[in-house]
Amino acid sequence: MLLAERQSLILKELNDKGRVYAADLALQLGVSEDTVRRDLNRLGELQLLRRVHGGALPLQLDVPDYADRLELKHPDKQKRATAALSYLQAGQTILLDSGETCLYLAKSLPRDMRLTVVTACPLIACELMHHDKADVIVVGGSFFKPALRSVGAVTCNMLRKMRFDIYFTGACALHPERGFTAKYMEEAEVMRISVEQSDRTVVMGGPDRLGLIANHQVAGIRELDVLITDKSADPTVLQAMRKRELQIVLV
Amino acid sequence: MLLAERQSLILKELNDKGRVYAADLALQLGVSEDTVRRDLNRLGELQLLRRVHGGALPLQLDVPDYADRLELKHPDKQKRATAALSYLQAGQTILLDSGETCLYLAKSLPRDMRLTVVTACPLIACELMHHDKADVIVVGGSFFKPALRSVGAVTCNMLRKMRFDIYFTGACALHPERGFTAKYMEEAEVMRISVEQSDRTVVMGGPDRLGLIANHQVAGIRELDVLITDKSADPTVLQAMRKRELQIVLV
DNA sequence: CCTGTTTTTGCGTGTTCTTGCCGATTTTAC
DNA sequence: GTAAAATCGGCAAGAACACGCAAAAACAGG
Repeated sequence: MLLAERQSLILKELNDKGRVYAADLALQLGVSEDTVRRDLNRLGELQLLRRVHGGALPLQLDVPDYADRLELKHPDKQKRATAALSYLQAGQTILLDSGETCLYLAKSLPRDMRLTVVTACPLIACELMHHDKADVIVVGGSFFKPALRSVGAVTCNMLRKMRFDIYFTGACALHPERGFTAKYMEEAEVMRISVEQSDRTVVMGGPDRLGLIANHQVAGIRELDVLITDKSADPTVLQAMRKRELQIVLV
Repeated sequence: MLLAERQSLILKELNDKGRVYAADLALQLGVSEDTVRRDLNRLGELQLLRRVHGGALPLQLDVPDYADRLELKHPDKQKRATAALSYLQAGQTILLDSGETCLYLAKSLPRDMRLTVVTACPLIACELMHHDKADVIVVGGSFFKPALRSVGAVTCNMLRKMRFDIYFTGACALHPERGFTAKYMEEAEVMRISVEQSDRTVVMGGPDRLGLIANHQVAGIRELDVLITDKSADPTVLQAMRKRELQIVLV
């Protein structure tokens, strides 16, 4: 029996029966279970079937593949978001910025913690739809597509009327001397107000964002409270920031 | 029976019946209740169902995952949305309500038409992210999860400051004499203001919504302009609405 | 034909996953 | 309130798995 022939038989069997078991296939094809497992794994890599514990299932699209919901495209961002969670306390009112890291943070918010979450990012608001314990407040305004968020005068006015325990944001650019800067003017304005209206500001950003300077000033380093970044960050830059009373968390 | 296979069956059963009991599933699938519970818990963590004491329920609102998978799911809603498009003109400012039909409408907006789209539904705002020609304005406020939209005083105030050429909305309940009513008070209040601030109101609703009365008044039939529904709608009800100067479009 | 390399396969090891059971605790129903 | 049902956490047996290794087969090139 040829390898390719065997794999074809497996696919045929799967197509006929709707499921295959590794143990059965081994018996049926007269090879060891290890060989069958290797076949199944390979076929799975080729997206020809869905490998599961004990055997395999067809790639039926009608069944949502819950497996990839756990898949983390950016494990580092997830790590920073998880680290940020430790600054949360039940009952607080937090402001969640837009951006992928903040989206991860939203997804990771403890389901049993009562919170008020304010956000100008519609995507994050949607994400929190199933978070029963969270009161969500959407900040309106002009929808700025590049940043997937509201900006402009309406946004600023609405933010000025509120106060937040913590402002979580992803870093566009963070420089020891020039501070926190952003790419777009409108976005920077909103972020500046966000910092002002919050007791604490927690910035999550990859090492690549440190030392950068963007066009629009958001806040000085001293106005920020916590930076969550990776161990691989440049120690010199970190030291300069620590001197300016920014607490650094490395994940 | 494979674990993944079993979990798929549970989801299918839930989808068919609208609810599942742990004890029943155990008997039906030939495994212990503990195993079923573990499956349910896991599926609940993955947001594929809502875990409750004794079993599980479907998620309240099927979030379309920001994908366009629901194209075929409700062809009738798509038809009504498409019909609504004919009331659009380039350069207009339109108010898009929340709801599945409005989501279809948002997806169907001509990509080459310059529009200003205002919405209190974050999901619709996200959907319009890739519509280059549309200026999108997000109406903020308290996020009301059952309707997936902003409601409350902030929302109302922001809407009162604006004016719209057309207000597109899906019908909760439409009755010839009692008019347009909604299920939730907060939602009704926002919708009432939406009607007031708009030159025209276009209601899209299936035949099942006609003749219904919900608890909270939104507007009288005479305040509405166009109703888009199906050919299968009750002619008596339609006639009664026509008498009140509501234009009816059948798709 | 011979030799060195690659591929395939089975086996043994230890690890992980799944499952049922059991007792303690919580929730629900009456 | 009490009793029943459901849940939770831990535990242990067995299944499934990953990994490395070595033998056998297939292959490649001189």
